[in-house]
Amino acid sequence: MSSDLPSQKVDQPATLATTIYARLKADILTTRLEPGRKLQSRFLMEQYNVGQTPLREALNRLTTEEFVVGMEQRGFYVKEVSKEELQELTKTRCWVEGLALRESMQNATQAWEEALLVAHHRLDRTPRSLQPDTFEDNPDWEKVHRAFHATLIGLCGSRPLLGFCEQLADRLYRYRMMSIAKAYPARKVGAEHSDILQAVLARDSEQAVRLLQQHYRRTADVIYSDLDGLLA
Amino acid sequence: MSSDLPSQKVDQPATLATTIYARLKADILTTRLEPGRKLQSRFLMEQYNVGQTPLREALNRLTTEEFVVGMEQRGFYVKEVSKEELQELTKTRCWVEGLALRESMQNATQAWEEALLVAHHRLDRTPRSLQPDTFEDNPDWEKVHRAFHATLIGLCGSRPLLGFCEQLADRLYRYRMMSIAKAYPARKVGAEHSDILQAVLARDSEQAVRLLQQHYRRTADVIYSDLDGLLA
DNA sequence: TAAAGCCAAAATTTATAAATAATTGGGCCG
DNA sequence: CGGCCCAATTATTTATAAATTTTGGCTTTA
Repeated sequence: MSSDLPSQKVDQPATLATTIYARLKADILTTRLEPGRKLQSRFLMEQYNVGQTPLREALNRLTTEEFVVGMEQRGFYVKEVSKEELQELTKTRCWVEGLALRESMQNATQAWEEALLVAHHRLDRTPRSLQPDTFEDNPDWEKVHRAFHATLIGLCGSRPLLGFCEQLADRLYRYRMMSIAKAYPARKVGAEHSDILQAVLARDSEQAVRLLQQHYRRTADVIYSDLDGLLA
Repeated sequence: MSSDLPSQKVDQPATLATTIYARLKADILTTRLEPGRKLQSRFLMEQYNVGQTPLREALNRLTTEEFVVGMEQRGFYVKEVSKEELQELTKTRCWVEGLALRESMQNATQAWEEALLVAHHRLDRTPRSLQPDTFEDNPDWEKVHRAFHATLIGLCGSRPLLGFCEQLADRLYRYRMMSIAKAYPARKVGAEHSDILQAVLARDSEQAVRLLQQHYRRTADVIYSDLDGLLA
């Protein structure tokens, strides 16, 4: 199974620092804490009900992951977004996941193909929005979406590379969240996932990689044009 | 110039947490703090003369970079080494830097070629060991060595990718430090760097990438065989 | 009058220290 | 062998102190 891929620490009791780290990260990625916002310790301490020690530990962890920028002696800020970064992240993801998918397919096993099929089926079944007309984020969708993409590259044979891909996915997730409400009606993302699955099952690496990269590029293009309005 | 590539924060005053972070990282990478060692707070506080706040902040940063492993409720340990990780890191570095070098060469400029030439010249001039017969680490060598490799991929156009490469270099550096004294007389690493430079200047991407990957693979092979004795 | 420079007060971040809580691991005893 | 208690360590809170940045007003100068 691949259900234990994303988080290594399964049954660890979790310290407060780890808990607050996860909450902060989630709030940043969903832009509940908007890009560029100052993260004042007093505000966060009462907002999340923690002491300064676990709070600062969480902020320091987020700093090395670049979700938070720490200005020495001047406190912490939520990392800014920019069109340039969106492009760089997307380009990098296309390169690296292209590579990882190729390797993954080279190591393909029957169990992996079956897991991928299941992951895709779950994705296909989960509605993107909780309401058909207006967009209301369905938190389950992101989970199964991530699982599908993680399974794709999961057999590449490099944990460091998988970790890097996960980080790229996180950083790009925030950009997606910024424009999703607007882009929701336009995009037909389900077909793209199906096409990728078909290519993988047909063992056509070149095609699979091309489709995966196209998928990421299209997503970025939609966000890119939206970003004009959002950054104004 | 490319002299400001590695560290973004040039003139920041640096907090204690940042200072202790850098010292700990250096001590772990050079194996002055050996793999697997328990990092007790009391010991570190007196060893480095800092309070627990900046210390824990530093440890938390190192945790997200995987130089330190944090067992929840059970303190921190220096990340272990293993032959498997050495192989994974090397494989990943070959993939990713191969990709980055190809991109870099596609974006090649005259200034870049000249910077590379200079970087190689400096590397060529700097002795590996302070003494000709026995090995005594020359700290300058690692600096110029890193600069040469960083310049090679510096034009790839992706800061996230460069950051990832830097992290891989850090993590592999520790393995090199473990076996360098033994491997010193055997290896003729100077020629390999020259060959890479030649291929780049000849604009032969395929050859340059192949030589770079061979360079990393050979290094790993030497360490790999040494590691039997070192892990026993 | 406006702009620039300067100084002191206020706010904030950073660091220390000490006390408390929580958890682990080992040893003892039944 | 299992359960319980104790010692050691880690995690967290709280309070406080030190250092630094920010703010706002004041003066000086163009």
